[in-house]
This record gives sequence, C-alpha cells and structure tokens, in this order.
Amino acid sequence: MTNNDKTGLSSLESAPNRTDIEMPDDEILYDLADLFKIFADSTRIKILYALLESELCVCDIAQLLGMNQSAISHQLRVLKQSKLVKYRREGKAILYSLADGHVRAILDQGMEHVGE
Amino acid sequence: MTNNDKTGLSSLESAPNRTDIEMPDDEILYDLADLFKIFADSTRIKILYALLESELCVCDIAQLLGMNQSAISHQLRVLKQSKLVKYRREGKAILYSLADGHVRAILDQGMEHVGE
DNA sequence: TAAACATATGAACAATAGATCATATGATTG
DNA sequence: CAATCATATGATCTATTGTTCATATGTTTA
Repeated sequence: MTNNDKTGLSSLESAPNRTDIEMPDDEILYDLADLFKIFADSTRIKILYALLESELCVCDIAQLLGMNQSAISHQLRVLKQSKLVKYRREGKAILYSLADGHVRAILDQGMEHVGE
Repeated sequence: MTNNDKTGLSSLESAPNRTDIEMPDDEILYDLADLFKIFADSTRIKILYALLESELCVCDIAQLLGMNQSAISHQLRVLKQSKLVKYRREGKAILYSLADGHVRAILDQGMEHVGE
C-alpha cells in the first residue's frame, strides 16, 4: 500500500515493502493449519499423550480423562481421520494406538516452546 | 469401567485397562494446546512464513496476503501475545519479526507430517 | 438368540474465533 | 498544527467446534 512502484527502478527509498516472499502453496498451508488444529485441543492432546505410552481402548481413555465415552469417541474419529492414530478390534473392544512417530515429534517440539 | 480391581492382584485377565499412564500436568497440556491453536489458522501460518524470510511491516503483510490491515493487525496481536513475534517501531511503520527459532522448528515439524 | 457390553453416530446447543467495519491512537510531514 | 499515513482496537456477525444426550451398530456370552 506504500510503495507504488510502477517502474521497478525506484525501490530503494523505504527499507521494508517486500513483495518477493517465497511461500509454500496455499493448499499446503491449509493442510498444515489443519494438522495443527488437531493438536489445538487439550482433550485430543491428552488422548495422544496416553497413546504415547500404551495401546488403549475407548473406555480406558474415557476413564483416564474423566470424560464420557461419546466425547472420546468423537475425538478419536478426528484423530483417525487425520491418520494420527490407528486401531484394531480385540473382542468387543477397539484398541487405539499412534499411527507413527510424527505425533511424538510434534508434541515434543511444542513442549520445547511451552517450556517443560 | 471394565476392570474393577480392588485388590490389585487380579489384573492379568484383560490385556488393556491401564490406569497408570504418566501424563504432564493439566496446566501444561492446556498451554500446549494453546500454542498449537496459534498455528491452527492459515492466516497466522502465512504471516509466520513471511516473517521467516524477512522483517515486515503490517501493510506489507496485508498486501502480501491480500487481506485488509485490520485482520492482519488482529492476528499479529495474537502472535505477539504468545511471544512468537516481536516488533519495533521504524518511523510510522511497525516492523514485525520472529521472536525465536521455535517457530521454524514447529512449522518444519508439521510440514514433515503434511508431506512437503 | 436375548441380554450385556463396547463403540459409533447424529442432533442440538453453547462457546470460541476470524473477518469486517468503523473509529481511535500515534507518528510524520508540509 | 492540520493533514496524512500506519497501526491498533472495539463491536458485530458468521462459522466452526467440542460436549452431551439419545440411539444405533456390532460383538460376545449366557
């Protein structure tokens, strides 16, 4: 809004005003924001931390977090849609676990900024 | 809800049902979720990516993202409240920059899961 | 196969958040 | 010091999201 440079020759007057910033594609940035959205809820974070230690069924997670089964189930759906957790059936229970190591890496990285 | 183990002796019947999961304090988990909330919006992600390359004033960011000044200003407030960006005055402009290296680390970590 | 258990799902509701508009604050310049 | 430029802020509106309740689906067992 400041530098109406039509000639391309007069761009040294004011220090700022860069328009040549390199940035990933919009679609990728949306995906990235969506990924962080998953981690942006304390219930989901707690679920992920729990699964960091052990494969768990829905009712155990619910008990551990002191929340009702439905809430946990809804959040697990979000987590599996984003491929952060996987699951397998064991009798009537369904056991959830982390899909890969990225979860731990992302949580650790965040913790580093939060500070312990 | 499944394993009503009152004696502590009969816990080998069913594989799951762990109640001894180690987890960071609630307050820390909330802070962590709050941190990820900051990254959970594509506008803020774009601002951070821009600042990754250069110190920028508000109007340049607005122009770069094709958004109005007020929206950017509101988001910059969020970013500075969470100590992810810092700023200094230069004449009438206010120049924003990243507060530390954590931003890049967190973005990179997220990108690794999004895949490129 | 009926009852009990485990999980999933849909609707409804309250709370939160991002964008816009209007306006206020603050700095520069003629 | 009035006008202009740059940024910040408050109010409003809309959209999104997390939880709960009720219920459906699916599995085991008596």
